[in-house]
Amino acid sequence: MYGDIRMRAKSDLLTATRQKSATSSQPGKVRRATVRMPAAERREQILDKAFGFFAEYGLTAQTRALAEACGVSQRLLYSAFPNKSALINAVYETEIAGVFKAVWIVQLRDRSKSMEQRLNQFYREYYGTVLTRRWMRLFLYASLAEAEMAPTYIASIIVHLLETVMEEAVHEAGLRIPQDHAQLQEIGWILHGAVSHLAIRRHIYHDKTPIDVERVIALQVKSFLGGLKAILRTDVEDVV
Amino acid sequence: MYGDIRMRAKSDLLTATRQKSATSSQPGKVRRATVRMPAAERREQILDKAFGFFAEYGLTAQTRALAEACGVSQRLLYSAFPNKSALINAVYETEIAGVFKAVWIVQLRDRSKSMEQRLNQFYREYYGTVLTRRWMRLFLYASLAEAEMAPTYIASIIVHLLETVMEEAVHEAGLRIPQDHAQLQEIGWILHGAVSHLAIRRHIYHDKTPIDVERVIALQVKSFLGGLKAILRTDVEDVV
DNA sequence: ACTTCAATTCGTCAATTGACGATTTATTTT
DNA sequence: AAAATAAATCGTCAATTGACGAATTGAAGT
Repeated sequence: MYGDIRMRAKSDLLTATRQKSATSSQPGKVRRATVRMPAAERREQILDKAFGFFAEYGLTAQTRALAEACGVSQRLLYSAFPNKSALINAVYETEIAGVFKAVWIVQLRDRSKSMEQRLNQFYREYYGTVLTRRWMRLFLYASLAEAEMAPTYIASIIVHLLETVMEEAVHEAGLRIPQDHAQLQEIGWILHGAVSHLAIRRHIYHDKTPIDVERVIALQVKSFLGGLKAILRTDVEDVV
Repeated sequence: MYGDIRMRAKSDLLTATRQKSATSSQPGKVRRATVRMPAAERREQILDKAFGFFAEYGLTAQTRALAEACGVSQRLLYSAFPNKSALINAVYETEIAGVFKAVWIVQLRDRSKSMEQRLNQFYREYYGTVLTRRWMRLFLYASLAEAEMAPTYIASIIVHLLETVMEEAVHEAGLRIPQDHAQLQEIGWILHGAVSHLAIRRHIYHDKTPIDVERVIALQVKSFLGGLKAILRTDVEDVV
């Protein structure tokens, strides 16, 4: 019913690269780019390619294929990084952990705008900057393989975000901050989860339904704010 | 900062298996279980083990490690399945595609109960039956590796679910069914995404926050139903 | 031009890994 | 209890794959 499920670490990317290399005169010998770079610059280039490469083909994809995607020899990777694991860690720290912008928190607290406006603006930007195809895929590959990865990100960044959002949203709604702090976070997760899952649907599940993402986010935000009142007014316990 | 990110296909599971095997007398030679099974039964056993195994370590995990987890020789896997790919496909069809229960749709249409009750009941069961650790992980591994996997599931099953939920929810709220069909689905995704993301958070991101899942689902349902009115009354377009 | 030094590649090794022919071992049949 | 059949293992092969020493090549300084 389905095709081959296993990871295919090369096909597309490699084919493309090979063709590009083949354009340079000699048909027999694959001529490399031979563009020399200072070590730091080459390192950057590899880092960037590796981001897209591992995001696409998974952390088990081969260093040879990555090298070919970079247009350099496989050995060169080991001049820039001590081993594959170190390379992947470098990618993760640079491209995954370091992209959340501190201003976002500040903007979320700007009470000169309505909460709906602030949430729309934030999640629109968050979706476009963080929840990209590359970011989502690498984050998931890393989370699936390594247990400690995501919790660090969540604990250090997302929790702070959720607290901020909830504080502001509850304030604007003129409601009291609920008793349970854990529950407060869970409410924040409702919106954050919905937006995140939208990214997963589109980037991981390859849902191609043609939608206007900004419109959908607006929908989610409106639903969240509307639901907030419904939640904070009644007790949840008596529902079966 | 972070440990080794790459897939670790053996460690835990294998160590455990080795220890179990070592308990049988001979210290030098690892004695196998030697429990003979009819082909069909062995196939079932392998299928079940493979589900947990590939869900845990990814589709690139080794057949040798799987065999050891099953307590059989690696060669035996190839008596039950022609190759690794076929084995993985069999797991996917059995354990992933075939677990959504048709009754759920029927129950969602049972208007003798409130929509809140119906949604609570459904998503509670869906979370416990479908959105398990094994299911989520294998589904994600497969979706990341193979583009056509998830869309099939979504198109054939989830879309139908969303339509049902929305039809019922809108009816109970005494509202009119909205114009745009695609938008209707997106609204359904708000709840479905929030619940699914809860599962991802816990099973993939390893969020260990001690929460009462049923309570959280109740929260999400209440928020959804409350938000529904807010959405369907106003136009989304004028929001910036 | 010649030297120096860093950037890059070549070639290869050892471990891993999917696959499977040949053989052994247990169970059932006669 | 011998023969027949099926279940399971052994041992191995070819391809893959991370890693790296040694050689090469290009650019910068003199």
